[in-house]
Amino acid sequence: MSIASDLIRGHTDTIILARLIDSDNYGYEINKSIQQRTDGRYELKEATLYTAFRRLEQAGCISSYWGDEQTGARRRYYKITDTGRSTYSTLLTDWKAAKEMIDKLIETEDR
Amino acid sequence: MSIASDLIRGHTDTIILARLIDSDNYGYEINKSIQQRTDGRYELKEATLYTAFRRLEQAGCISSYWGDEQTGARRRYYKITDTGRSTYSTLLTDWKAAKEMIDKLIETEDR
DNA sequence: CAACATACCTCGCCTGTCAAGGTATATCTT
DNA sequence: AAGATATACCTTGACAGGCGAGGTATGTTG
Repeated sequence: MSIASDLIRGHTDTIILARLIDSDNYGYEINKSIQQRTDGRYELKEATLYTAFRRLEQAGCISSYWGDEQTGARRRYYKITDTGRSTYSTLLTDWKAAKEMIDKLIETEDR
Repeated sequence: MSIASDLIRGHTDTIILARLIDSDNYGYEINKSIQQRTDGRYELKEATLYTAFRRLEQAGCISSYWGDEQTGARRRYYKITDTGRSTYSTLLTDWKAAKEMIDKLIETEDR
């Protein structure tokens, strides 16, 4: 079991939304940027990535459109919606709260 | 969906092991101490709790024995093993790494 | 022309969570 | 005496997310 798999479970949506805040992007590139940000220590598995896109689009957090590349493989671009921005903001707040809570719960010392 | 459920998923084992580092304890009390530490904002669901005990015992991280209460409901106590302490230590390190990684991944700003 | 990189996708399994149900003992209230 | 509440344990079955393994198609590089 890799370090990250279970611990990052549940953050997939937040991670993807974060990558779309500044600009539209497509799946493959999003995953590359995730690898870069973690210096190669983490990447979303493709199945996880595309499952998350479907889920987020279903939830109205992102919309998608095909790029108009004249060459190379086709790309499906994703755009974050207002709902998505709002969701992202909530997820960020949740993460900050969860982080503190987890730290409290895995401490050994008595309070 | 509660704030914590999905985000804390994967930390259950760490949380339980942390509660057993200093002394043996039983399920009901462990869960109470979790509620206290989070000021009532979080608790493990019973099914999750007991599933985790089975999993941890199976993995050799804890052992269990029945308390000798003369009155009241019976209690099954859990004791952390050397394997458990070692696992806990690893999980703590993993958490610190994961925390940093997640922070990096859900940032909006470019680096 | 084979291998690799880019770029997308689906199916089916596995694992952890949890709602819902159960058992049993003791105390407190009416 | 009956009922509610707290303590304390447990199991079953459904559900959701992650992901291994497989697939398609295009373009580049050795």
